[in-house]
Amino acid sequence: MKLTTRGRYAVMAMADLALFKDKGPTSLTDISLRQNISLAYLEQIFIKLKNKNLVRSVRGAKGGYVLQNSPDEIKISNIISAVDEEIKMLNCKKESKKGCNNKSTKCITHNLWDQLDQHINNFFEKVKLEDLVRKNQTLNK
Amino acid sequence: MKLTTRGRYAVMAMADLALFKDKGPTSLTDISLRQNISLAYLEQIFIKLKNKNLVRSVRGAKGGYVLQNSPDEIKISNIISAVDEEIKMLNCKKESKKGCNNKSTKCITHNLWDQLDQHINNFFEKVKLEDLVRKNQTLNK
DNA sequence: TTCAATTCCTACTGTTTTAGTCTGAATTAA
DNA sequence: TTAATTCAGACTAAAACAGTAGGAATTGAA
Ligand code: SF4
Ligand code: SF4
Repeated sequence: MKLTTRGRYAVMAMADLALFKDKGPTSLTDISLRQNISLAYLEQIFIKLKNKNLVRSVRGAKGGYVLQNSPDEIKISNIISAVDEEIKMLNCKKESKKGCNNKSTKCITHNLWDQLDQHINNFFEKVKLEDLVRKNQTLNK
Repeated sequence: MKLTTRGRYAVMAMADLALFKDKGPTSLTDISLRQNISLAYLEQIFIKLKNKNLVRSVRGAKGGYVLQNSPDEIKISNIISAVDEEIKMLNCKKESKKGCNNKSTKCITHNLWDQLDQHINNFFEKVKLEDLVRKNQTLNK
């Protein structure tokens, strides 16, 4: 797994976007102020979100970003994997060096990490942006 | 959350211990060879496991480590939290600086991280060392 | 009694990752 | 024309990670 502030900020920012989605493009400046996240950092993050087609940009004054899809179609997993890369437990040894590689059999804990991985991914797959915006609501399903 | 090689190694080593638990104390040298983990690193890890009373040590020649409890009583969560410290999603901003602190209301994503946290912890709570040793078995419950 | 195998303890270190910052360009509404 | 904005990429300080290194203490066995 991998979950850093970038991922958290991305989710916060996307939620913010969802909240104000009827008011035209939302500028990063606004998000920066509302969510208390550095503007420059947000810019970095939004480039990635844009590349993954989660948002659409409107350049120039009065510009900003707009969600590509409606909040109930955007999975949290999409957001996080867009900015944080791999959501994998099984990095173990980066292939090359020691570890599972030379031994042909998987080590005894392999299944464990694999299942945890699925577990976490399932979680993020189930939760949609919409669920965050519909506040006070329990995310349990 | 927090899961590093230390945590993984710890689980592997404990599983190894469980496998050979009937053969008296298991030395770290043995584990090192079988699991392909640096001896010095294992030592570091086992100090922690010992401090958390997960294993008992036998010093001197023919010494080694022994599980404190039977494998079906040892939760994976115990092992990981013993060596990796906090298993928390909600580190956000280390209290002091920007973030949730000054705002009295929780930010919109708070629940999300909180629930993920519980989700992961539940997972590790349910799986016991025993489950790893009983190989090829599915961990799903 | 000696020695080799072991745990114990603590400090150190190289590398990678994280969490940003900084600079400057391109675009466009007003 | 200008101010607000996105776009792009290089840079960096600090922290975390993944181990090493060196030596002391203990003890079973030769
Ligand atoms: S076999 Fe073990 S070391 Fe290899 S990928 Fe699986 S868990 Fe990681
Ligand atoms: S309110 Fe937001 S910033 Fe504060 S702890 Fe919760 S998730 Fe983190």
